[in-house]
Amino acid sequence: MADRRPRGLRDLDELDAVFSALSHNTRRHILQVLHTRKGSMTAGELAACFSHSWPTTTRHLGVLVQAGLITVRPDGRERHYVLNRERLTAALDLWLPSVGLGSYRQPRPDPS
Amino acid sequence: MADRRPRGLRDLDELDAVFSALSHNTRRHILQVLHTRKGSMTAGELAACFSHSWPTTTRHLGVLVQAGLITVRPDGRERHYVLNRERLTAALDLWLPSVGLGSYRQPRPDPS
DNA sequence: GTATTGTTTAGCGAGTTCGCTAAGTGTAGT
DNA sequence: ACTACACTTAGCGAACTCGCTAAACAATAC
Repeated sequence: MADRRPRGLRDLDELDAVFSALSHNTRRHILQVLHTRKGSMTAGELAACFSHSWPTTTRHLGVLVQAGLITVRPDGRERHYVLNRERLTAALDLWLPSVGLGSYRQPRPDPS
Repeated sequence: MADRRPRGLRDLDELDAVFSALSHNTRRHILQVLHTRKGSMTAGELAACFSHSWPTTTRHLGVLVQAGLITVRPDGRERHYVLNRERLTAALDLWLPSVGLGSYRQPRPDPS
């Protein structure tokens, strides 16, 4: 069933999901690692990069997926997590102008 | 006494402070309101914009100040809070490149 | 089938966050 | 001095977060 909330509200929720996801250092780090590895890694490879237990990493991945910052592609018994930069730029483009900063793609120098 | 940690570590802490501060909807909203009001407002004006109790808003302001996203200028018995956009752009410039997105001021189109 | 490998789910405990109300601090006005 | 105003600090409770371990699941290998 479709989401029946008006567009604006959904945006706010999605913005909240993105910023909340980015608020934890480990999750930001996951995105970085994903980037250096060409944007796609299995859960195991990712988990091996961190000192946390594997389930802990799994949960962080879940938060990132729900925020739309990564997507998951199952392949046999592996799961490949893929970086979704567009989601990040979309969130920035949506929010930055509201604090006077121009969208990510079209920044204006702040009039200090 | 000065902070004796090496520059890189301090950056990471500051980045964490900024992203943590931005993770709460109310705090993002405070920055927006501050922007629409020319970047400077008293605590009372700010508090009046939200349905929360004044002390709750005060605490949010404290988080934003500590993250460096706003600064405070006492004036008589008022306190003027001032938007600090530079801090935000600095955080973006520091972090975005690490996930393949070009700094805020010099974005490259993501190579989708 | 059974075992093994890759990964998630369940559930717990410590710590943090975020709302509140009540009390405190400091400046200005009379 | 005393009152009023602007604002913060203290402290509480409910909810959430984040780490863990143990158990479950799902796909491949034997």
